[in-house]
Amino acid sequence: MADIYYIEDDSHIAGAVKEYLEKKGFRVTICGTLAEAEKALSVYVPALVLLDWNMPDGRGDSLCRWIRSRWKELPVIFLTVRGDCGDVVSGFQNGADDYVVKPFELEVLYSRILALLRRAGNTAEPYLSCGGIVMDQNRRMVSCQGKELALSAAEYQLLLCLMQNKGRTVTREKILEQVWDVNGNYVNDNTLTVTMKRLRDKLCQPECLKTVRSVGYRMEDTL
Amino acid sequence: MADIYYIEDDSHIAGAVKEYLEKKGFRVTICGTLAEAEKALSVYVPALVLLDWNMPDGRGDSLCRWIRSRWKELPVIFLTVRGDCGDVVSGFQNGADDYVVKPFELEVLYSRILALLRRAGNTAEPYLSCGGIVMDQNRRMVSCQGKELALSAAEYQLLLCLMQNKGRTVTREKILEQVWDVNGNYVNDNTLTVTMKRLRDKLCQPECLKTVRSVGYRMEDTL
DNA sequence: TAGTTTCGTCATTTAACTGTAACACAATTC
DNA sequence: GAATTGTGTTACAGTTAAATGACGAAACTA
Repeated sequence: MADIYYIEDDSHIAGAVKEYLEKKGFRVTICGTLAEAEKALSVYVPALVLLDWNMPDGRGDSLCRWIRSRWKELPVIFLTVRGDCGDVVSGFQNGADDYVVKPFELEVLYSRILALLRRAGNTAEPYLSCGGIVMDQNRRMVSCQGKELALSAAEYQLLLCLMQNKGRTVTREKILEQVWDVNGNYVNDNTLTVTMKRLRDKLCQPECLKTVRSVGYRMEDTL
Repeated sequence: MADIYYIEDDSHIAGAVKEYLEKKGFRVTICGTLAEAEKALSVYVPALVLLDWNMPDGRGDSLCRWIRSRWKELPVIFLTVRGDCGDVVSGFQNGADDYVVKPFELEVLYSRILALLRRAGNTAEPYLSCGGIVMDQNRRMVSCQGKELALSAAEYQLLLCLMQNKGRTVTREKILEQVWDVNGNYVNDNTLTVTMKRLRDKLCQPECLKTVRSVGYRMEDTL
């Protein structure tokens, strides 16, 4: 589970990106200013830094240099607006490892992050975990206490949905929407109940899948 | 397993080339600027250098001269844009060993690299392995538990695709794309299934080719 | 050219998944 | 405590996906 610092002043973008990356299994901390980022870095060094080049309190290159002077290997990806070639040059000159042009596809950003982490020897492929249950979305593999589970498509999707909302209760409606209602075709409400039962049967720790009566289900970290 | 430094400012191209070469079994380090390359070379000398002629902080010939003055034998391939005959002349004058014209076919680049490494006495034969199965991409040979296998073209490509993604599930779509859809001509989806069966029949360890129903296939290292 | 191999497709079989209904059980309400 | 509501459980049947077997066209070999 890799930590990422995301230095970005636009809280709308920041929120969306954070949510996406967290669903992929990263822990994301947002810093709204360069100063804030510097302070955060002084407290804890993440596995990777996402750095918006245009910040209210200055340009990203200064922070990037600052980072590079302290941590030789810490991967830095900077975000710049399309067309600013100067930024790109300056970014690399100041020690950045890669860049992504705004507006970017989240998938693109994700693959860059993966590539950099891999290069940094950070074999930490992001994964979702809860108790002894680990989901690796890249390999599409789920293991429980080290033992691999063979989940069907529906079961996998259901578990994914719950793990992405670990600790929060997810409405039956929401689940049906995310797991089944992709194309607008509704299914019997009981289908969810049954799939849940099947998932619980395969899981060696069914306790962490709590039922919240008349609302939905919740996945719990603690046992 | 040979190391390559790839000096390139366009991170899009760089990323693609890096990925390709890594799949071929090389370790690739990207340098975004000449200065960065010089610094990297001071720290560690790779088996080969790929040098883009047009860099943001200068032209490649200076770096090439610098390399040549220090390492007589280190192979350098430079990349230039089509039509720049002056580059080619200058490249060789400054000590480069070979050149490739952009945009280049990755296969072409790969064969140049192999040729140069061979000449340099660097018997770098990249191969992929998984369990008892070994693929030698240069000889286009596959062996299973020491016994050589006679795979057809399609079977070879399929196995290659899966071994390159060892441990992770590869979508049927992805496989079709990589193995068949190279020129945009689609084939029956069942073709993959059949080729898979033929491959499994030839392989003495078909267990390591797992089916992930409704997703694709996965090659597993462990048996 | 005849024989062989490869390859894509079709038809069929096999296996797995999925949705539904019926019933059992637990929690909540009155 | 009976009625009501929501969830758990089980069995079954329809559906879908993959495995298999067979065939003919195309490519290759001798």
